[in-house]
Amino acid sequence: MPVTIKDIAKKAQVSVATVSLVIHDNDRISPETKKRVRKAIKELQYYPTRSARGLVSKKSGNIGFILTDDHFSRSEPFYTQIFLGTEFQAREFEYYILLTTISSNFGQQDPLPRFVLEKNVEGVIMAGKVPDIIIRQLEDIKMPMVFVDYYPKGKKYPVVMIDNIEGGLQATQHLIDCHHHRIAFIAGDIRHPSISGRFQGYKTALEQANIPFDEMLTVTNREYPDRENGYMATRQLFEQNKQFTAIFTCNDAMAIGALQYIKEMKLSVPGDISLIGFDDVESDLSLDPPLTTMRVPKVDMGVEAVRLMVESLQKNNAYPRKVLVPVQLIVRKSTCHLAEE
Amino acid sequence: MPVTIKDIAKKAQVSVATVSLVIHDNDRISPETKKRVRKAIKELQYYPTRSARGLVSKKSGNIGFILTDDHFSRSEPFYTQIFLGTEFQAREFEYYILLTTISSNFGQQDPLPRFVLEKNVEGVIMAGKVPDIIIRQLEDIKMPMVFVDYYPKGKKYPVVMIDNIEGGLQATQHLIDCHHHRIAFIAGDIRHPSISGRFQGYKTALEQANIPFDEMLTVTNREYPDRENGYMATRQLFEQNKQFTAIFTCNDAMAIGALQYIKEMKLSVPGDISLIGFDDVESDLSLDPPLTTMRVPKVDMGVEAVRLMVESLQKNNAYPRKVLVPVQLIVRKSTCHLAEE
DNA sequence: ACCATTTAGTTAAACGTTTAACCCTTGGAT
DNA sequence: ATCCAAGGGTTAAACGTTTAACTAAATGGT
Repeated sequence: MPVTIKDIAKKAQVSVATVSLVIHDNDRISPETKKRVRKAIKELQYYPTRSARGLVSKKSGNIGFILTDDHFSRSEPFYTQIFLGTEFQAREFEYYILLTTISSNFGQQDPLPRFVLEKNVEGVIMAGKVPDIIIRQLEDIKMPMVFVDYYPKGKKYPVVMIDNIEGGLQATQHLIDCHHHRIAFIAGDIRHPSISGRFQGYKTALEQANIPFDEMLTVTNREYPDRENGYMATRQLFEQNKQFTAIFTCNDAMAIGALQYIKEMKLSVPGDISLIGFDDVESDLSLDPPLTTMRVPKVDMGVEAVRLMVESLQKNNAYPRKVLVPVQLIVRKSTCHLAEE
Repeated sequence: MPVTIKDIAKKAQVSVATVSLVIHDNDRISPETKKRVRKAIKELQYYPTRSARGLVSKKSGNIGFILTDDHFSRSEPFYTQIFLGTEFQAREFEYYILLTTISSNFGQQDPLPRFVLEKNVEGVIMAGKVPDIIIRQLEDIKMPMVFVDYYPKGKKYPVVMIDNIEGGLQATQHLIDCHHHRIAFIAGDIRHPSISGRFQGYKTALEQANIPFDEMLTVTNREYPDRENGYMATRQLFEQNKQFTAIFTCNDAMAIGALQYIKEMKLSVPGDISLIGFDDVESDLSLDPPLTTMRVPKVDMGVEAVRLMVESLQKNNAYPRKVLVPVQLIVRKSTCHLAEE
C-alpha cells in the first residue's frame, strides 16, 4: 500500500536504479531527469524505507548508548543529561539513539545488548564506568565505540572527558582565594578517573598556594558518591576532629549530604563552613544556601560524543580524538570569604 | 562475514525456511530437528538481523516517542522521567524507543517525524500537549498512538492520565485538614487538562468542606507553569491583597517560585503560609523547607504508555483503554496546622 | 571513417529474512 | 487396493533498497 521506489520509477518513467541514484544525488544522472524524478517523489510523498535501505547498505541509522544499570536505575540526572545530549545531536546527524543498560557486573557469558546482536547500531557510546569484558567483546566484532566520562586503560578510542583536573584546581583555588587554607576533600571511589582527576586538581592547587596537603582532611573511601555517603563522609570528617573551614566535595550529591550534616550540627554554611560541589545539577539552586559548584556541561558531553561517533563512522581511519569539556565555576551562596585573622 | 540464516541451514542440514520456523517455534517442525537447528544457532552464535526481518515482516521493533520542542529543550524533568519510563518498559517487551521532537506549532506543511516517514516505528507515544495537526496526519496513515498526560478531544486512543481531580482534591483536603480555609490556587494555562483537573479537585474539596470558592484567591492566567510564573503569580496574589493562609500551586516548579517570593516578603513557610505543590520532582527535597506535594509516578506513566502501546499492537482491535495513575500525598515541611482561632 | 571516451542511463544481483504454497512419506479408514 | 489426512519439511517469491557491471548513444580526435 505505501509508496515505494518502484512507484516513483514508474511515474518518472525511469528505472528504480535511477531513482536511487537521484536520491543519492549521483552525478551520472542529468539535471532534467533528476528534476523529473524529484517531482515524482514530492507528488507521491515518497520516503525510503529504513529497513530496506539498511539491509543492503548495512547502515542502520542508529547509534547505541550503553549505561550500567546502577547508573540508569538511580536515574541519575547526570547520565540522563548526557543521554539527552546524544539524542539532541543525533537528530542533527539523522541518527537515532538506542538506549540499553547492562549489568555492572557483566560477565563473559552474558549476551551482548540486543541492538548489537541484531546489527541494529553502527556504533556504541558508553557513559560512565563499564565492565572491561563488554568492551573486549565489542572490540572483537570491531564495533566503533566512543566513551564518555570514562576511559578504558590501554585502549585507543575517541573519548569525551570532563576537564576534572582543571575543575578540581579551580574549585580549590576559589576557596583559597576566599582565604581558606584548611580545606577538606570528600569523594566516592577514588579509582574512578573523574574523581581522581578532581583530587589531583585539589592537591595541585594546595601545592601552588604552599598549603601542605593533609591526608586527615580527606575522605575518599566512600563507594558511591551520593547524598548518603556525603553525609557519612562529613560525619567522619568531623569525628576525626580536625579543624577545617571549607569542604570541596567531588560532586553535588555528596555536597547535599554534607550540607545536611553540617546543618544538623547547628553550624552554618557558609558562616562556619564554606562548601563547594561539582556538577551543577538541577537541585543545587533550590538548596539553602544555593550551592557554589563547578558546572559540567552534561548535555554538551552527549553532543560531543555523537559528533565523535559520526566522525569515526564517516572517516573510519580517523585517529581517536579526545575531547576535554571545560568546567565553569558557578559562585552561589555556599562559599564566602574567611575573615582575615 | 557475519553469520546468517544460511549458515545455520547449512550446518543443520535443513532449508533456511526450517531455520526460520524453528526460530519462531513453529510446530510443523519436529522436536529433533528443532534441537539440531538450535544447536547450530548456539554454536555459530546466530542472531537474526533486524533490518532483514523488518523488511519482510513490516515490524521495525521500534516505538516512537514525540515531544514538543518546548517540553524537551526545557529538558523538563517531568517529561524526561516519563521518557525514561518508556525506555525502561520497552526493554521488557523487546522494543526500542526512538525519540524526536516537533515544533509546538507544527503546521500542515511540516514533514512528519523521520521515523514515521521511514516506516521505522510501529506506533507512536506522545507526551504532553501536541498540535492537533500532527495527530490528524498520523491518524490518516493509521499509525497506532498512545497519549500521555494529554488527550485530544473527540478521539479514541489509549491514554495515560494522572488522576488530577483526585490529586487536587487530596491536596486541598490536606490543607483543609490543617484547618486552613482561605486557600489560594495558582496555575499555568487552565486549558491544559491536567491543570483544569487539579483545579476542579480544588473546588470540589472546598465545596465538600462548605468553604465558599473565591475567584480572587486564584491566579490561572499564567501561560507556562514554571518558577518564574510561580513567582509572578504569587506576587499578583499578594497585590490583590486578599487574606489567605495557604497556597496550592498546580505544580512544584510554580511552588518553588512562590516560595522564593514569600521568603522575599520576609514571611515564613509554613509559619505564615502553608504551601503545597504537585509532581514531586527531584529538587523538592533540597528546598528549605522541603516541599509538601502530590507525588506523580512519572516513570510509571511511561511504563504504562508502553504497555498500552504493545497491547494495541498485538490485538489491534483492542478498545482504547484509559489508565489513570494514582497520585500520593507526600507531607514534608511546607504545610502545617493553623492554630485554632 | 574509425576508434576511444564520455555521458546517461539500465539490468540484475544481492542484502537476510518470512511465509504461502507446494511436496513427499507414512498411516489409517474405507 | 485406494483415498485422505496428517506430519514434516522444502521451494521460491517477496519485502524495498543499493550498486557493480553493463550498454547505447553521443562526442571527439586523428
